[in-house]
Amino acid sequence: MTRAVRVRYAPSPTGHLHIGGARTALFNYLMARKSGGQFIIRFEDTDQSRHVEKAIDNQLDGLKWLGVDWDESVDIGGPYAPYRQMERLGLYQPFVDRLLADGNAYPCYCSEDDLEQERAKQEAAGEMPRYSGRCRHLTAEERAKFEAEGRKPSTRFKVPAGAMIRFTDRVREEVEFESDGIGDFIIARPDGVPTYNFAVILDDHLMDISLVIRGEEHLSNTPRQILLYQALGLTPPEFAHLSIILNQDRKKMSKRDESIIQFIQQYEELGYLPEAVLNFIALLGWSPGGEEEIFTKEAIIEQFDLSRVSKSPAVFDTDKLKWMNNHYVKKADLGRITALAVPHLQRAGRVPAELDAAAQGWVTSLVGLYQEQMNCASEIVELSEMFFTETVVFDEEAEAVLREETVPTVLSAFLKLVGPLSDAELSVETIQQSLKQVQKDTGAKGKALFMPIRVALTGQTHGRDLNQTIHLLGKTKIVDRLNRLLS
RNA sequence: GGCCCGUUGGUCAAGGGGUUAAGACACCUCCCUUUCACGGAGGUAACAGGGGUUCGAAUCCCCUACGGGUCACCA
Repeated sequence: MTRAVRVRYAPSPTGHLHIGGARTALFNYLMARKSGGQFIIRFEDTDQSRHVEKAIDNQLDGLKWLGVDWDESVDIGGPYAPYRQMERLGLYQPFVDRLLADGNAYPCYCSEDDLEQERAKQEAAGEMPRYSGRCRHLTAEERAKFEAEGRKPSTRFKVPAGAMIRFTDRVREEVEFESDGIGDFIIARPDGVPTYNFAVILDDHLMDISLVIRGEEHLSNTPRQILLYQALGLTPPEFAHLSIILNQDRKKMSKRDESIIQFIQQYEELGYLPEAVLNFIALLGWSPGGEEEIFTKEAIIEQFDLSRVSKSPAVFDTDKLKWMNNHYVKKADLGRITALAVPHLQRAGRVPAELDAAAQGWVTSLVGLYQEQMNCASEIVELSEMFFTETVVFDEEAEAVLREETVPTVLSAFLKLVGPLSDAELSVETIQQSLKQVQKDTGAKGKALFMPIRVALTGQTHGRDLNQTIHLLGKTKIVDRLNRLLS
């Protein structure tokens, strides 16, 4: 058993729960549950311009749906509350003052425009964009002058020169950065609101976080944060940086990338099963030792280990997710899948908004018919389309089947048998017997028997169990489709 | 551009000095099935390239190429 960790997921509330965020949250959760520690969700909302109020609920709801729960956060509180940075502002100022007093930080009077111009100039000259440090050595008079002009300074951290920052990342192992590659960075805005790099380390320290698991994009922020911990005389937590998630073209997923469904909520809407999505996300960058890859949440918690998290990027394989969800759908209770599928059928206008017992029974059978073929519940609409169309559409393969010369004989023999029966009499068993009878009457068997009937009734050469399909189609459609072809 | 990270079949992904280089998805073949699926059994197929180190390199080192991250008063 690994020692108990306090870990956190700290998203900025700017939108829905993204696959990447979900994975970060999940890995943190897994470490907490595995070690018997705590999982905290904190919101980093210091950028008020990008703040979306509903985003907090979206994030929490998405995790809840996945089956990830937490020990402390904005909704349930906790011993280290509050859990959103804008409510913690008062906590940060003493640390800013301390850095200022110790000479580890200084006021910077540069305006955003100044900095923008400076960056543009550096880039044009082919240099790396970095703060020049021009406010670092301001004299007292110069400062007084800016103050007199009414300029409100931001606070910049003084990055020590010539230092080497080393740390052991739980995923990447030994990592080192030179401090000379880092320019003095802002830790507090003119209004006193801390920036990310400063707020995180304070919150992580104040909340007693022992391990930080986050995305690779934070790897190069880590030396800045370590410098800050050092300047404040604090011990940094351990770090683990997860590689990014790529799309199938091995490109970073961008928000506009349509090749991948990127938000957890969309999977919920499409009728994916949370346990399948959780299983799949767990495998994004992590792999257990064995050959198994279908796991319950409990099994994942049991086996999860940061040392088995890959340094190379994880590629989001949509086909594999579909396969995995299908795997879970096949095993799931039919009632559950039906409940997920019905709203999609209703939205498509295939079944009424209110289902009576008969309709409910029929829909359940319909879903049952396609259960093992559905990648997700919403696919029922497309899969079962031919049950609802007025006329049957034949593709090339189907046309070829219908051209066989024995087809009219088989079809009329079948029509003669089922024509006189009532809808109620058209049970699966009766249909099966009728087909046997057709075989006797016409001599057609196997493919020669079933294909013409399948194609005539469904338009397709592939499909589900034929007896059940015919039964669910109902007498009117059967007779109609048969007649249409025979005339 | 500087710094940092990565590169194993068509795809995902194990293995981290000696292996017949796992497994999964997809594909193909066969079995089961009077159709269609499901299921089962097989099969094709990989260490980015070049140099080293070593008796021996997918594994360690260097270079190149490619991909990515970051250099914000965003997180």
